[in-house]
Amino acid sequence: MTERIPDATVHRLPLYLQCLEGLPSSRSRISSDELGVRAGVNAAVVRKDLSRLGCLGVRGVGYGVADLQIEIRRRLGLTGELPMVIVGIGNLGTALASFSGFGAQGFRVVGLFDADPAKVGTRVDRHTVEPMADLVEAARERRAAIGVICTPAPVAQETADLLAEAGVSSILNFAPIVIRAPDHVEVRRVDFSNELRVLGYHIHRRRNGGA
Amino acid sequence: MTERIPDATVHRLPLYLQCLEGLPSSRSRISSDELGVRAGVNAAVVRKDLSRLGCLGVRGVGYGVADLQIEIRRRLGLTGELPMVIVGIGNLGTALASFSGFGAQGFRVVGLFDADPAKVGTRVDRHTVEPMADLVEAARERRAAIGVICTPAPVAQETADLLAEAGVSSILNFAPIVIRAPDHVEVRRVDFSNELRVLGYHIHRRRNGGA
DNA sequence: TGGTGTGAAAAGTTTCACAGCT
DNA sequence: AGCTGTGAAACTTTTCACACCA
Repeated sequence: MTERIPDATVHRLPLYLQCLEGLPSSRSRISSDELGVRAGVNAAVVRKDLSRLGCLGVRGVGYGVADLQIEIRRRLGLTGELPMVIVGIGNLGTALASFSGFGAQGFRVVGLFDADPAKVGTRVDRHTVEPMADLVEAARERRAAIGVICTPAPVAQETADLLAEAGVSSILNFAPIVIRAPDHVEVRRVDFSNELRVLGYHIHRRRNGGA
Repeated sequence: MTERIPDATVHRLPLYLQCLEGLPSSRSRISSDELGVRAGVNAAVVRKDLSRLGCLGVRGVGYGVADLQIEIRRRLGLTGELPMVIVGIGNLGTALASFSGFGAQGFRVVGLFDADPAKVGTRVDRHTVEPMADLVEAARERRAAIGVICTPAPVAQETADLLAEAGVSSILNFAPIVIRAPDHVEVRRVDFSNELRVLGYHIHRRRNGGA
């Protein structure tokens, strides 16, 4: 039923959605030009991307802000609330667990887990930290679709294995290591060290080589 | 002097470096095949990428682990320590500030800043939080090359303006908003909400459409 | 034999330009 | 007049295949 959307487009849709959500509620229409400026993307790209969602624009007028949001959310599967568990409740895990915006974004935290007995039982933003031993059973029971790994690198792979065993469809990995998972589990990495290092390259180039 | 390296390659170099750093110190050589598996990348890509750094491999043998690390670091400009400031010391800012690995990675935290008077003066991992009013002068004085934005979205743009004024070359933005900066300032975003939403798309597709 | 370096083909992505609708 | 939707061209990135060397 739904046609395939190119990867590059899939990665920009959340960005458009974010821009649309940031618009004052009085705005009911927006042009590809303006959305492009706000998202930092060429207007032609915006039009090509949005045309993949079906013909939502009106020539000479623009796109309906509300319609666009609904359609993007639908395509991203964010119409309900995807249950998610967070593993590793250090500073980063706490930051994520405390992020109250998830509800509005289509996600719901259904469990926090940590290996440190001192952390188990403590409360973080309406949740109680549970022991790792309970991860698989609890995540499966609560139908967790997403597992977020905020553990130290050395235990990230075994955490991923547990999450896969618990039946999650996707893993978001913040540990600075590449983890492997079965084919039916999608893995995405977020690694600031790497991002910083990419910045390093650009600083270096600007100082030395030209460009 | 240094030739241009394709963007896609620049983004993979930190990944290779990370894999190399994770190798036991007894390993002195590695093949493109093994590095590819560890980095989750096709071996031919690895070879093309590494050949951009000059001919470091030995046919029939592989690459020298130490040489490779040195050359990648050199190309990423990570030979010294890039000074960096962190703005917004909430859970995320604290997580970053406490990350002790920066030194080994080529970065050094030279300042933490927050707008909240209650936070100013508190200590986080060997640093004292300073007020926003001091940001521009302090960052300039300490030659900060990188500014990390961990503030809430509504103040992210003005924070970016201050960082640009302070003369940073690059900004790493964790706030869920697209910020604008002068052309000579490189901006990179890290946004977990967006990453989660991309995962949403894949979950959705697996359940409904095929693929 | 094992594994790099690289040309050429294939796939994916961006940009341009403009027809066509309101 | 204004702005979308889209074909065709340009560019980037990936993949394949294999010559070549230790």
